[in-house]
Amino acid sequence: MASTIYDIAAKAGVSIATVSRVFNQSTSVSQKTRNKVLKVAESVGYHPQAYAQGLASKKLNTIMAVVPVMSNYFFMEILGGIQDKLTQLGYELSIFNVTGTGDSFFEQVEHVIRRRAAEGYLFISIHLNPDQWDKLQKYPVPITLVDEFYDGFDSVSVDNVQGAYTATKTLLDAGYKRVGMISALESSKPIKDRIKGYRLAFEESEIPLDSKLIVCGDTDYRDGFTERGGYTAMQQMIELHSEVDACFCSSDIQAVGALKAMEDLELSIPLIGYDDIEISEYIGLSTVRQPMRDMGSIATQTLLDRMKNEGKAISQIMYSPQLILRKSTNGILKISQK
Amino acid sequence: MASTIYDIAAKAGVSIATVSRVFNQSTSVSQKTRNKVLKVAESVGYHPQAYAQGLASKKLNTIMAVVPVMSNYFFMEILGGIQDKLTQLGYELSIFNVTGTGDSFFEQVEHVIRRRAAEGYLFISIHLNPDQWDKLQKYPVPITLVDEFYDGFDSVSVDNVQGAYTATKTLLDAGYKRVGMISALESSKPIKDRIKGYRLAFEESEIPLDSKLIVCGDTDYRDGFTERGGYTAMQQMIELHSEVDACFCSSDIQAVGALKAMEDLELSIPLIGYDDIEISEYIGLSTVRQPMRDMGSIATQTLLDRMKNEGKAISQIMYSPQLILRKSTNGILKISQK
DNA sequence: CTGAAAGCGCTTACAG
DNA sequence: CTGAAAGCGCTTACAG
Repeated sequence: MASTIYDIAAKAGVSIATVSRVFNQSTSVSQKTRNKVLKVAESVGYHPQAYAQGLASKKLNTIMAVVPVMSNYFFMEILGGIQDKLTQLGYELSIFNVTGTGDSFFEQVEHVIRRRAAEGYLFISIHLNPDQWDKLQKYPVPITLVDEFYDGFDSVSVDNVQGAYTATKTLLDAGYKRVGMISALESSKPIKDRIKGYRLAFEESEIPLDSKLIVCGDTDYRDGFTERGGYTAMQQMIELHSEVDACFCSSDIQAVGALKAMEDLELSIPLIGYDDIEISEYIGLSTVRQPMRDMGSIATQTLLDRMKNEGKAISQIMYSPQLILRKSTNGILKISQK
Repeated sequence: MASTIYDIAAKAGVSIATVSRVFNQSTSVSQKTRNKVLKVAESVGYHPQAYAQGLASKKLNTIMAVVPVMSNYFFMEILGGIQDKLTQLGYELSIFNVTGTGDSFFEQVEHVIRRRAAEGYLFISIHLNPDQWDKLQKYPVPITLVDEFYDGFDSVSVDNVQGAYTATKTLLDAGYKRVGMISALESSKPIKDRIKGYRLAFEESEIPLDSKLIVCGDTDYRDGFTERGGYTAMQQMIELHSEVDACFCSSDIQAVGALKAMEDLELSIPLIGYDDIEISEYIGLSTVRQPMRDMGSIATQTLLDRMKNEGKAISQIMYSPQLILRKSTNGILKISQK
């Protein structure tokens, strides 16, 4: 059976308070006593239990990332950034995967907050409606938003409208008129914003927009942000609108599928993705870069700052995404210079 | 301030035991009382605190995944499989990222086990030496190993020797004699096994092996399992050994880099990767498939079974990896049929 | 169906 | 520097 602080105290001939102090780096323990305690503790493999410590001290040293889907490159990069920061600060990471849909989605989010299994929460790509955000605001719990923003919450996000605008405008400026867009689940907020940016580019260019050129794949798995989603979307776009002459794609992962579709259908048009996941550089995909790792790490820092100082001013950081041109838009520059 | 079971009990005019019962789905509470309690609880946003529940009931409903590096496609897929299974069973996932090296690596692993912040542990790609495994064995804690095995532990792994053997043998059988291997951090156990399989294929084919054809990239970041690692390895291989005529690569992610290196150096030789991550199908990469999602989900099931029944027989599952031929080895079949 | 009470394994003033 | 004791917020026999 696992031993407790009482066992250690008994075997070491001290009180439990002393054992506790040894493990809390409190200095007020004589070197001799400390060694004695450490020795017994080591002999039975003792270490204070996280939950009991949490209850008694109200310090958990844990922050929780709340994500809508696991196993997605975007989250993976963000989690990497979070983890880097956390490790260096001695915190632990819990991950809660919200699986519900509709009302139950919000219920799950609310539930996880209430359970208080962490001292702070990082909401990654959690998109709620205003009522729900307001409701969440009432809980006395530090939350910082990543890939989303709402008044009253600390947040770290990227300007999706601008990112999509820049990509589309670049294509338009290069002389392409029938620029398509591969979208994903349209109820997702980033997608809404990217569509907005796409439209805006047409408006500013005074080029008529054909809404039918916005297509999305045949799958809602992972909200459509999959290779398959991009493949079927591109397939559809080419088959239905053969006049499409360039394409903006909502994510790099979909772009991987779109590239394959073009290859299979023996067609090649300039393509710009979104995210700049690591492989993009290697497959020569032009894209709109989101600084995912940085976002994770900055958000974590923001959260910890908030935890330390409840009263501090709310910080809403919004990055401007950066367009990166590679092989998949070869020739673009040439044309745009004419 | 957050409210506790006492506040709810007081406001609802019942005892704390009753409040507790309401939240524990215990049936022995009258519908009327239950509603009353639920109403007050809802009005103040109350929900039992995870840590206090854990302490009192000794049930945490949490399992912890212990991983050496975050943000790696292999772990991501495995975590996805774990999450699927966990969600459907109502468990929560904690992730612990071991960052130490050498002795401190083991210390961290031991430490996390002792803290007992979870009821069961999933060790993903955690490779220790026999002494360390034996030491771990003494803790009365359910652990299941993924991508590793050791007597006395439940495990789910893939036969790396066989996978590498199959890939290499296929290349050799197709008539290639100077088959290179892109390796990664050589102290990693999967890499050792893959090198073993690679060598075995040469032996069986009675073709002399030139050890210099085993190269690894110039980076140890993520143990070398990166696009960059593959890129620099391939570059090196081509520059130093221009006679290389085919290549087995330790991971798909490195293969992405290797493919790029070939393109940049204007050379093309058959290439087989390892893992079969999702993009591989779309970029036409031949590979040795590891059923990552399944591994995660089966390991989780195994762990939960063990938690329910301490005495059950140890289960060591070892998958046989499957070779999948795609565009990156075009022509192989043709040759091998001659 | 409901309550009083002990206990889970710690931490932390308060004394000394 | 060290100990006795209260308390953290729950659960769970045990009674009734």
